[in-house]
Amino acid sequence: MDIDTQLLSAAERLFDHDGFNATGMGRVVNETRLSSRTVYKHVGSKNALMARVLAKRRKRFFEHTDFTTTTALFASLQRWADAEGVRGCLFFRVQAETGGSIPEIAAQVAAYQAQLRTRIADLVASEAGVVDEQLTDQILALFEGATMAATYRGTAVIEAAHACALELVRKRAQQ
Amino acid sequence: MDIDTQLLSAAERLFDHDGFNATGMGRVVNETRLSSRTVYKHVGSKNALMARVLAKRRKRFFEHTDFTTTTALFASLQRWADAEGVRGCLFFRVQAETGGSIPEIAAQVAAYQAQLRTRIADLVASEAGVVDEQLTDQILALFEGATMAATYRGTAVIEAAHACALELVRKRAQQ
DNA sequence: ACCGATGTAAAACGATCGTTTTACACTTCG
DNA sequence: CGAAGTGTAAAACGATCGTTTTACATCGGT
Repeated sequence: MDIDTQLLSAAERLFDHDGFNATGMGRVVNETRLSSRTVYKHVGSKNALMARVLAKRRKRFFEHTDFTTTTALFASLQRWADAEGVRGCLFFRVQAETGGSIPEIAAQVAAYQAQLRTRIADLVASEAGVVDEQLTDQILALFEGATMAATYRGTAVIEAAHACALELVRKRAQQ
Repeated sequence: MDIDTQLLSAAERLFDHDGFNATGMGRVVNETRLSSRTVYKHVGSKNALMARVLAKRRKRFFEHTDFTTTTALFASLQRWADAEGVRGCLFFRVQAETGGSIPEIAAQVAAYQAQLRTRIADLVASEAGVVDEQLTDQILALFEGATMAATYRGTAVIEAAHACALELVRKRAQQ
């Protein structure tokens, strides 16, 4: 496997499971069986590594998630939760850990959030047939809330949020 | 002002605004104009200080928040957001920063989450007239999601979530 | 008047961490 | 062949941080 992708996947796993601050670069070095010199040649710094991890995860998330219908959206979230576990939104967690003070990281977080909002707005437009800011915010809140609450209430919250979102969109569609 | 409350309020402000890891104990020492010796005599350790901050905030949050009706609940959230700003749930943020590895802190987070769920279940029981786990999870998701999404979409999300929750509860009540 | 509790000021300790450096081995290609 | 590129192994640097320690001041109560 390519060194860059090896580094990125190891870093994503470690940062995601144990946290950004709690995971030292020594950990990344050990798990990849590379030398610290090689690691730094490839990624430059820990912050840059985290930014690249977030960029890669953003890509993967939006490739994985199906925004065509409300049901597809929450089914995607459920699949993600089943496959990767529920530890809350990585983007928000990293922002909490860094306090938004690292531009390269904050930019990735903002990009994710904007992209998520846009995709849900498109979903609303196509499924309910209207551009509705409030309905979009409602689906967004349900999606974020399900991601969040699932960390301590389990994935049942995702199905509950799904049912709620579905009803909202259907009611708006037949208006 | 009492030294303990002085310490707790300064620490809450700093940890909340700048993050737990980003705020060194030196910062707490400087802002309170106490000596580090006195600070450690009173709070024991940074972890214990954070645990006490969370305990105090939990008390304040549940005293501030009105769980009698859905409208009152989201009005409380709106008031909190207006008064304190929107930086996401402190309990979740701290858990993300500590990775759940500090028992005294993890206990406070779990206590907050359980208490929030219970209070919303009570709200559902009294306003919809039934014990409904799914409806409770839906309101919980809307509450958490509004708190979360408001950090990058503004407080309009809170009103959107409110409207959604109100409709859910009313529909369930007239079933 | 004095003693113990409680406070300050400031240096020091010990650990961790991100990052760099030194010294060396192996491969590749003109 | 030999030089450039890329890798390893491991020590070292410099900064930060949580915490403790040393030395000294203040003050209320028997």
